[in-house]
Amino acid sequence: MGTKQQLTERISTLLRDSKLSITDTRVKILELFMRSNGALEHSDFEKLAGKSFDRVTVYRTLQTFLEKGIIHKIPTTDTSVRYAVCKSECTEHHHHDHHVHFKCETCGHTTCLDETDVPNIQLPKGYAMHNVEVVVNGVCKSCK
Amino acid sequence: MGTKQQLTERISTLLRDSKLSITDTRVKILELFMRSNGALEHSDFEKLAGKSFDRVTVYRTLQTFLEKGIIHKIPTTDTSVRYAVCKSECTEHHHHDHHVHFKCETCGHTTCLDETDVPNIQLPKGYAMHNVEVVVNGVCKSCK
DNA sequence: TGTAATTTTGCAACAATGTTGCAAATAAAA
DNA sequence: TTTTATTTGCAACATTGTTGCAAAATTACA
Repeated sequence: MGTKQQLTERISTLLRDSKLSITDTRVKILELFMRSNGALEHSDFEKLAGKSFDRVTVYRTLQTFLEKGIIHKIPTTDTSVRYAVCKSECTEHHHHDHHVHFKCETCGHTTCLDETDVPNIQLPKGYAMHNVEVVVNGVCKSCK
Repeated sequence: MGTKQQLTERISTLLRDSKLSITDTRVKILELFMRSNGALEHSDFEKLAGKSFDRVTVYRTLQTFLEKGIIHKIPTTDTSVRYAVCKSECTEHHHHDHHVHFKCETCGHTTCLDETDVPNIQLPKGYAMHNVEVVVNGVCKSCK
């Protein structure tokens, strides 16, 4: 998985490529994303990581990452908003978010199933499709 | 579509079948659902319907309807929570929510595509599937 | 490397949304 | 009609998200 230094380097490159300043907050939030291998919600950032972040900064950082195509949102049925890092195909103005999200009902964790394709859906006449979001609820590997 | 009286009768039956008292608030909220033919969110109930409902009552009413299987939630990528009436296959402890939801990016309206089946999804080994939620974003018939 | 221009951060204050306890009002049961 | 059980509305509070602005950090440039 690489050393801590390699991770930091990878993050710096990502920020530079997105034309964003490299700041402590951005680096630490991206570290959390890269390490978690799943979806994070807002409250996770205030708890985790020893240092506690200012709420406003977290909101603005996530907003910025969204706009730059670094992260994407995952649909939920409650008021929480979940985010996960995008794969390489995502760019500033186009999210290629064609994978399936899995939410475990036992541990509550949401993961991106990158290998699982979103199947084709036949819409009724007159509807134009831009984007499909799929969330599967169930029990994950670790919880069985 | 039936008269107003027929609608009221249908609603009363639904409430009685769910073992719920028939109250003004519940009847009026169900009327809104039946008439809207789409998803409603919390703020819709305070605006609509001439009479304005108490916020707390709306929250509790929606919660009750959810528990009785009268309505279901629709996943969103923001903090709003959207609800729609269930079809007949839904019961108190089992939601047969196997249809596709369509969200129009132009008018913002969310509809249930009852005729559009959720396709089968092949999960990686070790994952157990309970329920699949699909939201298609695009442009609806009326907005084209 | 040091300085100026730009961007980001954190605080304060506010707005919106969701929750809880309890007494009054309403609906159902007897 | 009266009693019992449920539901409602208010008040107070908790949580979550937003905006303006000055201080701090980062970047650009000499």
